[in-house]
Amino acid sequence: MPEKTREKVPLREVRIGRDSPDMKVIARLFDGFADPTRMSILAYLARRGEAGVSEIVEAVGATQPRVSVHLRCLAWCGYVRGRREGRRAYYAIADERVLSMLRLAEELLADNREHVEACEVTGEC
Amino acid sequence: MPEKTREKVPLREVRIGRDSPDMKVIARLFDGFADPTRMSILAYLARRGEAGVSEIVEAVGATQPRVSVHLRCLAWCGYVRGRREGRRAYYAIADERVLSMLRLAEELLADNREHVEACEVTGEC
DNA sequence: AAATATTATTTGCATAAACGAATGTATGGA
DNA sequence: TCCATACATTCGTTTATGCAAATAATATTT
Repeated sequence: MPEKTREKVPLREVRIGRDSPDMKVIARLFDGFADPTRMSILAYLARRGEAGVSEIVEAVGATQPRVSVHLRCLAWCGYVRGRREGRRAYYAIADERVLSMLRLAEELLADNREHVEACEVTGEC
Repeated sequence: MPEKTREKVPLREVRIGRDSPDMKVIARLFDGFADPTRMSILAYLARRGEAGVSEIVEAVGATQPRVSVHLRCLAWCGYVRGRREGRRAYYAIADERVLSMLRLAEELLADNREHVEACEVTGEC
């Protein structure tokens, strides 16, 4: 079916299977994007380029400790990077491929947003 | 920071915030990829092009009902498509952008796999 | 040094999602 | 029609993960 965009088959060298470490880590990677709070942080940073924690907290609408925890995870995984200046901390997207992820999600959603909204995993699709 | 790949800022038209429907649905989209079983299904289909449920069950290593449920969700959301032939059902990736997702994940993981493995959300990064 | 502001960490809890097991449905052959 | 095969659905349980609240740490200001 992908006859035109045959760039290359993804995950060709990877061990398939629910218990495979490869599959687990990939699933985990996507988990980083699979939360409204983290997604809000990423979307906000994608626009602003760089932002202090207070701004992020306000934009995201979560408590400050919660944002701080999410930022730590995002930074640890290499999605964002932090910088300290005095008593303030600034964060920004650290990897362009994160932006590509967001773009791809946006495109995918343009077509079947209603479906994704209704279904997904829990209960009845 | 993304100075060269300034294709366009993603999610520009979208409402940011933890409670925003936009953020929720995007997070949900990524949730579709954030499970080892579903990821195994997708990776397997990415290689084979099309496969019957029995094959998938064997490759994934989950119970048949579990695979069936996951396939239903993946199909509902437009990631895979199903075809019926007699008493057998065949599935395949339905959207090339799903393959792009897998490729992107693979690339991102090539750099900071260790970090993603260690951290991510739960407990201490 | 004391007080304040800003960010980080820890804890307990409630919810959500994945799983196995049992069951249901439909198709094809005897 | 009756049985076997292949896939789908439902249910109860367990795990895991996001959250709020409380607390701690670090850095500026007075």
